[in-house]
Amino acid sequence: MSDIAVVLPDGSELGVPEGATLEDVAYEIGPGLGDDTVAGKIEGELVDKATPVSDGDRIEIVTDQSDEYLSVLRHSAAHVFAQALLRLYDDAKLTIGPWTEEGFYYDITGVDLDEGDLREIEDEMQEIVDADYDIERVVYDREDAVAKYEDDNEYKLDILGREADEAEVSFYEQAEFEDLCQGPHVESTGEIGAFRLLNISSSYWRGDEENDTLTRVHGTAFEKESDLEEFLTMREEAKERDHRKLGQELDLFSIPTVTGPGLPLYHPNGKTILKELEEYGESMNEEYGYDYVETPHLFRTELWKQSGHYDNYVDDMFLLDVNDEEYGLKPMNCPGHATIFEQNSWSYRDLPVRYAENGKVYRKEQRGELSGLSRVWAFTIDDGHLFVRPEQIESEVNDIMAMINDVLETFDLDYEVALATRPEKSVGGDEIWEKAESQLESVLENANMEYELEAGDGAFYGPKIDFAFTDALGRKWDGPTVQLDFNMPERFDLSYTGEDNEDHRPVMIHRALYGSFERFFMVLIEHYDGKFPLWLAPEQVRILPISDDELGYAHRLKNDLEDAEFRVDIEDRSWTLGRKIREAQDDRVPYMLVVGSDEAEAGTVSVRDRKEREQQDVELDSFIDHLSDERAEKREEPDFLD
RNA sequence: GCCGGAGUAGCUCAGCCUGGCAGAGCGAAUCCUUCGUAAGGAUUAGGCCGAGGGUUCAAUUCCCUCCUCCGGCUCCA
Repeated sequence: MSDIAVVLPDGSELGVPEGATLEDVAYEIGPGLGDDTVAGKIEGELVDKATPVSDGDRIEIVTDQSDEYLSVLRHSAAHVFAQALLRLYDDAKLTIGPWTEEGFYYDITGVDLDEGDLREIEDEMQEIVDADYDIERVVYDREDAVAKYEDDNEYKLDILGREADEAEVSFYEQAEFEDLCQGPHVESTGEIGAFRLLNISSSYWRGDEENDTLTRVHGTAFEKESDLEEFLTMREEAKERDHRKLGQELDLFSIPTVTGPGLPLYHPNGKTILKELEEYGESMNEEYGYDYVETPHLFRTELWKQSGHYDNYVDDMFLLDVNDEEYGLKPMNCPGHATIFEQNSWSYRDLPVRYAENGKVYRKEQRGELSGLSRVWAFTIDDGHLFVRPEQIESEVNDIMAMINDVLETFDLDYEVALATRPEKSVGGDEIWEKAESQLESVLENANMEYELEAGDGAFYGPKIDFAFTDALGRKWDGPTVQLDFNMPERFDLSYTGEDNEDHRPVMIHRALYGSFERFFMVLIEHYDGKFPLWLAPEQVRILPISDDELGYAHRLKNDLEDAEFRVDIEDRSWTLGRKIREAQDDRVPYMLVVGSDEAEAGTVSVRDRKEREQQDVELDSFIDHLSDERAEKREEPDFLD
C-alpha cells in the first residue's frame, strides 16, 4: 500500500507509505542499509534520518561510508565542544555551531577564551568522546523549547522565532547536554575519532555587525587520527607557502607601513615574474588582434558620473580635489577605453575593435580586508575591452574563452565556469539585461560548457562569465572573467555606421585573462611554493665556482648564458660549496652550475637542479639548448636531468 | 568598517606581568679559509623598542589616542 514515491540516486522510484522517514526508506531498500543509516539527503540537503519524505523527493541515504558522513561527524564534534565548554564555563552561552568545509565552528558568548583554554577544552572533549555517550534526537513542542531558553538565551529564542517555527522542534542530547538543533548527528560521541580546536576569532550574530559580537571557536574532526594529522600537515604546508612569507624570503615584494596599506612595492625579483606574465598576456593579445592603449590613473569625476561608477561605486573610490574640481583615481579601465573609442567615427567594417591595457586601478577596500597581495588598494588588471557588432558577440566570447583556457592550462590550473547575472545595484533597463544574460547563456550552451548559475553576482553594467580555478593546495580562486555590456555604450553614446548607412550601437565586452596581476601572482607564489617554472624564475641559473680560481671561467659561462637571454648570477662569496648549494636551494633557483678545476679544464659544467639531481661533464651548448626549449614551452619543472 | 591578538636590529624572536644602561640567532661588513653537491672560523657595525600624549625622580615596560600587521565577520579582483 505505497501511497508516495521517492527518487533514488540511480533515478529509480521507490514506493513508501505516507509519513515514512528517510530511515524507513533505507530499511525499505534493505535491512543492512537501514541499520547503517546515519542521515540522509532530500533534494541535495543533508538532513536527519528521522525526516519524513514527501512524494517525488529525490533522496539519498548517508551511511558512515558516504562523503557526507564527515560533515555529520563534524557537526557532532561541534556539540562535543559545546558540551565540554558548558562543563568548564558556567556562564558560556551557545548560539550556532555548524559544520564547514574544513571542520566546524561554534559561536559562543559569555566567555573570554585564549588559546591555552582551548587545550583544556580539548581535554574535556576527549573525556566526552571516551565516554561514548549516545546521541539522541528528541522532539519537543515549541512552547517547551521556548521555555528552556526563555531565561538565558536570546539567540536560541531568535532561532526558534525564525527558522525553527514548526509546532515541534528537535533537540539533540548526549549525557547532561542538550542543544536545539536540526541535526543530523552521529549515534554516539565515540564515533569522533580525532579532533582539534584550531583558533579563536570573532563574528556577529547572524553575520550582521549591528548585532552582538560573538566568540567563534574553529575546530575540525575526522574519523581517524591519521586523517587529522594529514589535515594539520596541509595547514602547515599552506602556512609555509604563504605568499607574504615567501614574498619576503624571495625578495619579491613588500608592503611597508610608510607607503600606506594595500599599496605593494614590487622588488626586482617580483617584477621579473610580473614582466613575464605581462609579456605572455601581450603575446596572446597580439595573436588575437588586440591593440594596446594607455590611460592615466586619474580622471575628472565627470567621466565616472557618465559611466555610472560614481553612482554605483563612489564609496570605494579615491577622490581628490584639484583646483576646486573633483577628480577620482580610476577603479576600472573601461570608461577610459570607451572614451578612446568615442574619439573616432567607425564603420561596421572596423569592428570588432579590441583595446588592451595593463591598467592600474584603485579601489578603497575596507581596511580589515587588506591582506598581502590578495586584497590591495592598487592593482593592475590585464584589461581588454572589445567593441563589437551584436552578431559578433558569440565568436568574440568564444575566442576569449579559448585564450583563458590557454592561460589556465599553462599554469596547470583546473577551472570551473559560472554565469553571474544582474546584481541588485545596476544600471540599464530590464530588456538590455535579459538580452545580455541570454546571449552569454547561449554562448556557453553552444560551446557545450558546463557552468553554474551565480544569480546576482554580475557587474553593475552587465552579466559575466567567471572562471574559478583550483591551485595545488586545492583552494579555489576567482581570476579570468568575460563581461557583456550593453550599458556602457549607451552611456557613452557609442556608435558605428552600418552597411545601411545608419548609426548603430556597438556592444562592449570586458575581459581579463589573469584578473588582477596581484591576485594571480599571489596565487602562483603559493601554487608553486615559490618554485617557479624556468620561464618565470627571477634567477634561472646560478653558477657556483668551487674556488676563486674558477671565477674567470664562471664569467665566461655567464656571458654565454646571457647571450641566450637567461637570467644568471655567480655565487662569488667565499663559502664552501655545500653552503652555496644550500643558499641556491633556499632561493629555489631552478638550475645550479657547479664549476671547479675539472670543468674549467674540460670546458664543461656540472648541472644540479633544485630537485637535488646532478650530472657532471655536461656540454654548455646542450644545456643551453635544453633550457631554451624548457623556457619556450613554459614547462613547470626543471627537466634537464630527467 | 566591526571584534580579538600583535608591533623591539634587514629577518625570526626574548625582555614587558613585577619601571632602573637594549638582548640572542640568522643576515650584513671586514679578515682568515679556497673548500666537489644542503650551513667553515673570527671580529665589527647595526635600535626614536610603530607614532603621539599621560603617570613617574625614571617608561621598551603602566595608562590613553592614533597608525600598521595578523586571525575572523561583512565585502570583493
